[in-house]
Amino acid sequence: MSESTADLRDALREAGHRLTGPRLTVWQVVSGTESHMTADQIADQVRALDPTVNLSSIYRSLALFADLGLVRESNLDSTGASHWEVAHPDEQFHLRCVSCGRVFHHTGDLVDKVRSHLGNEHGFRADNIELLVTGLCERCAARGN
Amino acid sequence: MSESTADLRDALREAGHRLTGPRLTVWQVVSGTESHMTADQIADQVRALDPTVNLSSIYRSLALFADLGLVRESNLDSTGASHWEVAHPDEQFHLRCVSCGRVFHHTGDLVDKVRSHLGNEHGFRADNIELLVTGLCERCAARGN
DNA sequence: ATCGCAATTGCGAACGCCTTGCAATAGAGT
DNA sequence: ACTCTATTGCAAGGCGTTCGCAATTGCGAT
Repeated sequence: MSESTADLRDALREAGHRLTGPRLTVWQVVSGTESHMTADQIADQVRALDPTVNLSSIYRSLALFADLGLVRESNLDSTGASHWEVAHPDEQFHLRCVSCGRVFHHTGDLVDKVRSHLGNEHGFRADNIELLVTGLCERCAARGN
Repeated sequence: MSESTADLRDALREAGHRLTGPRLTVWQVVSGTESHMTADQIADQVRALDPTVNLSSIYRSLALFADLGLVRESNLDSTGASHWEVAHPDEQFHLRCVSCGRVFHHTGDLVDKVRSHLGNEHGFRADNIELLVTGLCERCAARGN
């Protein structure tokens, strides 16, 4: 519930876009969960709300939302499928368990540390920072892999 | 030139695999550069050395090398194409310039800090840590984007 | 040296994810 | 309501990667 329907309308209009049925539905689905989904997980949920929405429109909506900074795309694995989540500036830290496959979010000051370090010492103006860790989560480690 | 042909042979044999022509050529190409390449950049160079090597074999070799820990796969962008590089434990830090597209390596102690932090405070046994930063490199920033 | 056999290759077809071109549809300002 | 243009649905296509299978080849055993 981070951002309401009205906020979406405003964000779109401000950039010269329309609020349409498909966009609204996609937004409801993506903003209605705090974890990430692949495009077709999103598609499943979108179709549950409105079966007439086409897959292309889902992709186009996601791309647009990403352009507007409402949503973030990340490539967490090598399946070729992107993962999507609402853009929270401080949630750029992903832990993926190789055993159960779950992906955890993690908030920390590390991201900011990295940003200033790179800017000050290496002249690299960091825009987007993604920290992806794969390994064993606590539960799977306890179960012995 | 981190690892020689003989080392490759040993690594393969130890895991019950054969040293074959295609594998050797792929290894020469991948270990012969310090930056990363997509599969078809690798394929171009492999074919320059031996035009009979098939693309499938390149993919299979890369997957095997990754299994053996000789090589690392990363998904640096959303093109769907993976990038490959020799596995150096301390080279897990990628800077990608959104303007010129170049990818820089960066070695730092941050990766180890992250690892111990996660283990001690969150029970997450980190296996592989990838830090991917997109932004503007010094040169592109100086030129004004 | 040679043999034999499983591991590996080349080839083509297929797959999964995503994008695109185009005619039909539907927002939203007037 | 009307019009104009952005957006959609649809179907086809593109790209990176994987797979099945017959032919080949490395390599340990003979």
